[in-house]
Amino acid sequence: MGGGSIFQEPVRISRRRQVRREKEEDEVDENFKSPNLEAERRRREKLHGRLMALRSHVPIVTNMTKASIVEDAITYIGELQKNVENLSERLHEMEEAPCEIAEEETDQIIKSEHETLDVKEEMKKLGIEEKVQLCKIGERKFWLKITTEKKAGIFTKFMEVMRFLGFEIIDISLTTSSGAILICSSVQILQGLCDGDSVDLEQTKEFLLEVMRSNP
Amino acid sequence: MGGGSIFQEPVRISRRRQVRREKEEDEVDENFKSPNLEAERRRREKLHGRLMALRSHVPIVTNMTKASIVEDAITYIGELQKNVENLSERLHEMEEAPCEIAEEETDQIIKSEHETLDVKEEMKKLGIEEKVQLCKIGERKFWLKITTEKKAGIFTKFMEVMRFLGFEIIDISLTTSSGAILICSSVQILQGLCDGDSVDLEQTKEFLLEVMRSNP
DNA sequence: TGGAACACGTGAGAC
DNA sequence: TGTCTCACGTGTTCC
Repeated sequence: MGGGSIFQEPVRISRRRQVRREKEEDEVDENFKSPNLEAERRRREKLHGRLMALRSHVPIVTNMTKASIVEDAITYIGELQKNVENLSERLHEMEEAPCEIAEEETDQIIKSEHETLDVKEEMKKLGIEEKVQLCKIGERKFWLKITTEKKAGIFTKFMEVMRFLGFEIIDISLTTSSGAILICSSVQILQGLCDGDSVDLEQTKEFLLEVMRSNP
Repeated sequence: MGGGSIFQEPVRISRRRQVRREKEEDEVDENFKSPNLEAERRRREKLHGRLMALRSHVPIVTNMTKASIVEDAITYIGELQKNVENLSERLHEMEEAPCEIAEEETDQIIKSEHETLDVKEEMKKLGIEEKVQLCKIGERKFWLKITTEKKAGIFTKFMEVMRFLGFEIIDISLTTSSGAILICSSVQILQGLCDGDSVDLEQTKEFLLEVMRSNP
């Protein structure tokens, strides 16, 4: 802001004040005394160096001033922390629902709507317990998650059922782990079948659950 | 680490040196002069406050000393940057190959082997161009990626082919986007079919490509 | 005791 | 002009 916006060069001109000796006894003796002069010098250099190092680690620098360096470092740390938090959260989301796929600009809406459901908590205890989750994420789009027992041909059966129900599959993800299957999918009702009030979510869920439970 | 390991309290005792006036002309006049005394005081307080704020933003603090605060901040920023980089990388990996699933301890190996391939670059320009990528990621496990044109029933056909080839599907992900389909999958050869020298990668790739190209 | 770290007041340069 | 920031040397306090 003000003047001296750059670090002054350490002038190091020994400008030791020359004041003549006096005959006082409480007077501040200034002939030449330096108990810790050089130590202090080293300390200052050290701090200066650290500050420059800090500055070099911070991408944006508003001012060369000491306080500004520290201030910028603080804001940068804040940004980094926020970044880590966001990335970490997104990573967890992806680990728990790997079928999240960018498609249109409605992506953000989809995500936030997912958040409002208690999907994440439920997902953690995905034992062998059979479960079907279905929620609307767009005009004709739905998000679907099925956990069930690992059975031969169950995926083919799932595909058949989706075709029967008139769902077009936008994206789908299947994962098997220790005898269980997890299916995540975004689906879309075929245009001809869209009759205003759309699908009965509960009914469809029950149907899917029943099909998954039935033995081949 | 030595003495004064805590910031001294600003004592503010006006210990203005009382030196009697002299009759010299170049002498440093020390009656009481303070052109910018208070401004300097404010500046120091400011820096002090910033440093304390910086300290409060850094979780681990080895020492209360000024230089240490800055030093710790630097190392912390380094950690955060590394963290962001790692998370970002992992996130991109997941976005590009969402079928990565924790199953055994071989997970790390799978990841690194994926990296050695030029999968990532190729994935970015996934036009409509048909492509099949297949690589071995374990004793009996393979990683598979197919990009092709969006055609009705192609996914069912894919499932049939995999069954025909004797591949058990561990996890699979399908994504559609503007007329194209992307399939990522980890598959495993059924135990009975594992005959030492395993599968011919090139041959299987060609076969898959041909099937994908053929019209239904 | 001596080394380390601090706050202080000051002169000087930059704008 | 004044105001800002800097480096400097010092006294002091804490281990």
